[in-house]
Amino acid sequence: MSVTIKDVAKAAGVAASTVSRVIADNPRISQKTKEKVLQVMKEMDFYPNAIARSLANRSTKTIGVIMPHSSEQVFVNPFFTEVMRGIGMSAMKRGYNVLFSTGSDIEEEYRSTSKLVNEQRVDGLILLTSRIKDKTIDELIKKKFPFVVVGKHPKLENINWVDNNNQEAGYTATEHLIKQGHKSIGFIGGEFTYVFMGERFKGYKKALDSFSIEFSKEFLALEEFLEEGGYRAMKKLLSNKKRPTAVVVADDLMAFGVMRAIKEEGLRIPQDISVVGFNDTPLASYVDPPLTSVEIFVFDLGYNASEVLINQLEQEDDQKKHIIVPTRLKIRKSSITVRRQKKL
Amino acid sequence: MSVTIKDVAKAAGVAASTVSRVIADNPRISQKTKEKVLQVMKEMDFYPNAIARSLANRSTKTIGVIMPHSSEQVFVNPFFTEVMRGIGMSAMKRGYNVLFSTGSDIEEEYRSTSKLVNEQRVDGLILLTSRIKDKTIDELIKKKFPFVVVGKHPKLENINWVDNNNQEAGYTATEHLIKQGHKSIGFIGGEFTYVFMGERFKGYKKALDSFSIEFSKEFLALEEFLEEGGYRAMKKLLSNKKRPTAVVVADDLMAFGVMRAIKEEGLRIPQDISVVGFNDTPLASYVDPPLTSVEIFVFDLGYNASEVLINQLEQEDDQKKHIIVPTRLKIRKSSITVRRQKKL
DNA sequence: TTGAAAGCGGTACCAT
DNA sequence: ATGGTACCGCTTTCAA
Repeated sequence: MSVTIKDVAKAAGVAASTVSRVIADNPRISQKTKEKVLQVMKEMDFYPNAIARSLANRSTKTIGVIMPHSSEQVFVNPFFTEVMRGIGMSAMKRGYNVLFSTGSDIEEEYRSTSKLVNEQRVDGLILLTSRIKDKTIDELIKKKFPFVVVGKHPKLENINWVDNNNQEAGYTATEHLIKQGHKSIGFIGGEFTYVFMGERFKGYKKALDSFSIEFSKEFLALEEFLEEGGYRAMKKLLSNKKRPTAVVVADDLMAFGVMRAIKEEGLRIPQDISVVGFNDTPLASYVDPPLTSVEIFVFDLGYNASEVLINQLEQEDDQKKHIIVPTRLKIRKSSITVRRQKKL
Repeated sequence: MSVTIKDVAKAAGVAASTVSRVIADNPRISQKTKEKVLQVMKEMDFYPNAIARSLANRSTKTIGVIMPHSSEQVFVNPFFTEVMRGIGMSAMKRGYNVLFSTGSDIEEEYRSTSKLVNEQRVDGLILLTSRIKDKTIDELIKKKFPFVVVGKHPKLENINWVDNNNQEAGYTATEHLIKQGHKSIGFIGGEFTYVFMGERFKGYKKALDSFSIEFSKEFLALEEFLEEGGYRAMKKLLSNKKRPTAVVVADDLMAFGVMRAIKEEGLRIPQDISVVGFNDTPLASYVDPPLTSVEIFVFDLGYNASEVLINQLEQEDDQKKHIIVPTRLKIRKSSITVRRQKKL
């Protein structure tokens, strides 16, 4: 069908291997032949067939991204979009392609991942989940297949991962509220099967500890990972005899629900109840009042994951890398009760 | 490295071609040999190498998705996530892989697309943009490379596309406001280089026409495709001597900005100014008041795009397909000024 | 520096 | 029904 290396060879009056050397920019070739071959390639509109190269090189120059099934948190926020942008940028820069794969449930997810690996369609994998999915990960470890997880994982030492320091982030968010004078601080989040969830909670508790504030179970509410869940969780906290004066909400979307519940109760934010969210969703700065949130730099998570993986693929460096992407608390009106309000 | 077809052939005491037939589930083979070979395959943990198959078959079983560079609208909403889910589901069902590719600007986008095509890494392409990017599309047409566009395109008849009927959607949204008694209806949107933008506007005008309402340029404001743009656009409309009593906003994110501007002016939604948005972003139902919006079923756009493309790849049916995914107006408080308010 | 030839891991046609 | 073999398009070793 299309022009092959042989066609070019014939037209240029050289052997196929010579053309191949030109493609690979092999130094053991005369400048003259090189130019002639390049010339012919241009004329004939030749491009090397990626599949054939992959077969000969035993390398696909492709990394796979496993996107969790839709019930996962990843789908709600712009997380997926951003992480893909990050992965895409790194991969493109390094000359890699990105193959993406899903499954409608955890079993299908496992099967499609195995397929990519077994059929050798990709050189390495990025797993977009901090959820405990032992089956897939165990299998990859067993097969010594290169991969990196976005999010931390219990087996952390033996695998590559890229993550925020969620515990620190939880600490910072809580500390901020404490410094605003709060002593009754609630925590609202989703299930702890998400590793980052538990981490954020740990940071919250640690901050309370540091300032000698006692943690009360009444101030904890875990619900579904959506606006609605945040709404329900806050309703629950508001029904307590003792209400918190501030809440740390482990996700912006939930925080929006939290704010709705607070307003519905006729309370003001931040005067009656202050709110801090996580992830710094684009909308966080536009809700009323603008929501203080921990920015997690999702693009960087993706970018770094891809870099770690590709480095691993290209060097025979077998050491597992762990990268922590720093977070930043973006302070907005929803949590400011002391001075300096004018500045915002 | 890993087990090949020859290893299996040897172990099973048959020829490689026989093993190949078993893989392809070729009928011209005895049940007995088939079973034995399958048995050996299991034992040896054999999986056919996808790259080798691709080379021999001249088919990658992979479709490429070209994601526009980040400045595009697609990145803002959960659009990208949803469309990828749709594409992924269809592709998986049909046994195809999805390769995704970007570029940080239009030129890089063009180059990376050409690369996928020229190096024959994919069998077909899905373009996620209704923007007028003639260079890429012209090239694909010239090369007769199979592709489908999500979103409509000026050259509509000669290419495959999947889209909503944005004109109809614009009509419906506007008609709804007219039926609520409005006569002064504004239109807020982004640049008309987005085809869907112009279409929504056309629908808006058509609805005004149908009800003999004159269109006034004063009621039109085009701004950047973000919350901030919506805010600015609404501020502009509010500064008119004659203010609209309702606005059609061509995107939810912009609509959020519009709502902010209205509230800031001390006006009420929907009593003073009603608002209708587009895309039905997850957050639309949670803002205050809940935003009426046109649901566009992004998952279906992606799913159908993939189906159209794969159908085209598998049959030699060269006829161009155009699929219209229906929209639905989700009426919420932001636009209801007559009766039945209690129901919401 | 260049060419010939043997792979890479399958597929498919031609025999038998 | 099965085996032998010539590709698919490129890479790489070995010789010259």
